[in-house]
Amino acid sequence: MMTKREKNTQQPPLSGPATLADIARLAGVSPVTVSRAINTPKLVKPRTLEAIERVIAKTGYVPNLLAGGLASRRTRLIAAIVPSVASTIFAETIEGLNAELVSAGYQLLLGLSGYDLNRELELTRAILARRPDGIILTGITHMKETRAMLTGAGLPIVEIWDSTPSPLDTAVGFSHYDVGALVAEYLLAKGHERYAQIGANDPRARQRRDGFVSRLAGITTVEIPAIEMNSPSTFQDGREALGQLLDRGGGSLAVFGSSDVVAHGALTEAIARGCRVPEDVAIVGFGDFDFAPHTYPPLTTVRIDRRMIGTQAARSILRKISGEDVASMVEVDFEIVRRGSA
Amino acid sequence: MMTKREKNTQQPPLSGPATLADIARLAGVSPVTVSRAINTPKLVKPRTLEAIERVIAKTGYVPNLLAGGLASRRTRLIAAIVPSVASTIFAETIEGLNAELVSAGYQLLLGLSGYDLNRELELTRAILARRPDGIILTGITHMKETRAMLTGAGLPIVEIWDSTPSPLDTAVGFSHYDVGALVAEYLLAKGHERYAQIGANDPRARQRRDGFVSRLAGITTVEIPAIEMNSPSTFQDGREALGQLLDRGGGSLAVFGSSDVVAHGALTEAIARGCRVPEDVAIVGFGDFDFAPHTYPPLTTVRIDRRMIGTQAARSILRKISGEDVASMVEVDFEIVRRGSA
DNA sequence: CGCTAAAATGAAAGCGCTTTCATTTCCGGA
DNA sequence: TCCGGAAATGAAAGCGCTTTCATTTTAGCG
Repeated sequence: MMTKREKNTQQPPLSGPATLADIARLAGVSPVTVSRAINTPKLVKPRTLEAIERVIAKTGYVPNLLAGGLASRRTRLIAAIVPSVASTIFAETIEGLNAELVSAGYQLLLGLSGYDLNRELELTRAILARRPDGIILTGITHMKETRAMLTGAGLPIVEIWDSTPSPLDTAVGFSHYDVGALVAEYLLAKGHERYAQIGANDPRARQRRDGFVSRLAGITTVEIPAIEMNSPSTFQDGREALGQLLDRGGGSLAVFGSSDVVAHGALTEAIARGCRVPEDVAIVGFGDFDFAPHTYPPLTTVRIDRRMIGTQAARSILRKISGEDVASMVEVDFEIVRRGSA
Repeated sequence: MMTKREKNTQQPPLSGPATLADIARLAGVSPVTVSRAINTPKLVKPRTLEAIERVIAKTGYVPNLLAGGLASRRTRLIAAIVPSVASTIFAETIEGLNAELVSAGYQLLLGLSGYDLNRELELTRAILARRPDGIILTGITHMKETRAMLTGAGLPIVEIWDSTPSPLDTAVGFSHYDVGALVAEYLLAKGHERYAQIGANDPRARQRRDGFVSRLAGITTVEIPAIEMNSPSTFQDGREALGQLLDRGGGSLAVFGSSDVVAHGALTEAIARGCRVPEDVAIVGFGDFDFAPHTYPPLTTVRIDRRMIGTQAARSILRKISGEDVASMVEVDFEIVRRGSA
């Protein structure tokens, strides 16, 4: 009792926000007990716990996770690097990821690489400096410095949005090559005279192109033009690319766009030129974006559960963190959604 | 020399990642000097600096920002809470924000509130625990606990996407009420027999509705129906809402949708029912999303520079951090983009 | 050359927690 | 009533940096 009173009496004016020690003093216990009350309440006697909680509520104490993380070597932070968040494609992945992380008590540190591997490297460095408990990267293409830094850091890694037999650590995604091949088959079945691919130049878009072209190469004797543009490809890109293809003349045309956005542009150009869709020009997109069912005609496209990629990535990394076994490659489904454009 | 050798000799096997002290030992200087080499290189003699940098490069040392932040009380972290990132509207703001922050050496900690103020409160607590150098919130409506926690934390705050004479600290945005009023005026000039508003129920959407309705109330004698739905409002919501309005019968209809998505739905329903747009049904959206120019007919809408809101928010908060004066309210422009739908 | 101010470096303390490990308190059974 | 083990609490050290403040070096100048 004596001790407690003394302590309360000599209590300084609390410069700055309250600390764990302040709470301990006010509650008449030691700092360790407050720490336990917060992190492992079961280890604290109910009476004590209640007293501490009262003090915390009264003071509005917010624990300092920097200090906590430094001491415990666990930050409850998960970092994710995606190319962009404005281009829709990754936004839902982020949402899924975030939802899953938050419900497990983790927080998301977001990095935007803009499809630039150098920036990815810089981001990785900056992120590792915060000692996240895990990191999520988009794609399987990274600079060797990035790979080195990452593996050297010894934390769980999840690569998303692509499929690979040899991930850095774990991966969640699908084969873009197979997507391209599937679209090729789909269009082949429709029987067109010309085939073409238009789209972005990031590694995954290229894989889709390759899959598409390879599948076709064995069948058609005609050259398969591919028009490439910077990621992310835009509506305007699509219009222009289709214009070019149409200007070359020739028979009925089947086009695989590397995203719904670029496909929508192509579709619009086709309609504007009076082509019949899908008879004269057939178009398949990628992503099944929100607007895809509402274009004219509705866009046939490849659907991926973008949110699920985030969810699965979160689960993989959380399991990794808790030391459980995790499949090194989680395959995510895709399917062609058949609508009016092809 | 003797000292240096000894130190190198007794060097332990470096359990775990290298620390500042390790670098210091290897470079034959004290930890402080390494710290300075990293943070304020000008204070270090070129020769020494070079030696330290060599060691850093060789070891792949990544500073621990938790420790740094704890000691310096600056984390170079900025947190932002937005309702969602998948609904396009805030995604570009995040991109703008992030770009500006990164180039100033800061990192973004993202929180997604899902239009839920309780979640905003929880996020705020979790975020403050990481001691960010500043925090950015969406909107000016917060729970009182959130406000208390925020002001108590004594860090720079920027509220975005709304306008207010009394921000918590600083704000960047525009008056949604004025947007509604402007749209009302725009549609009034076209002369329709009925007016209606359809849209979400978040505070900002409501303000737009209020502005729209109030502006109209003085002019038209007819009741102005408002159909409300949960945020974010969807394409389907728009179709159904317009269907309801059309079912009521009556003369030519002018509708303000609370987002381009819901407006697009309404537009689609109007066309599907064979209405002439914009003669029978006129529709104005909000946001000028990517697809707006490409709907049929193209969507007349309200354009906001969403990215700029992020950029300005970043600037405000960075200035605040460096102690400069900052306007407590930064107004962002909006304008009606006239297309085919109204 | 010697002196002084500026430049460069270092020693020590401490940021606010968590982690052992040790100690005290509690409780049921003999 | 006393004892042993479990439950509850505490003491001390330390996580990896930065911040004073003190000390040493360097350079400029009469």
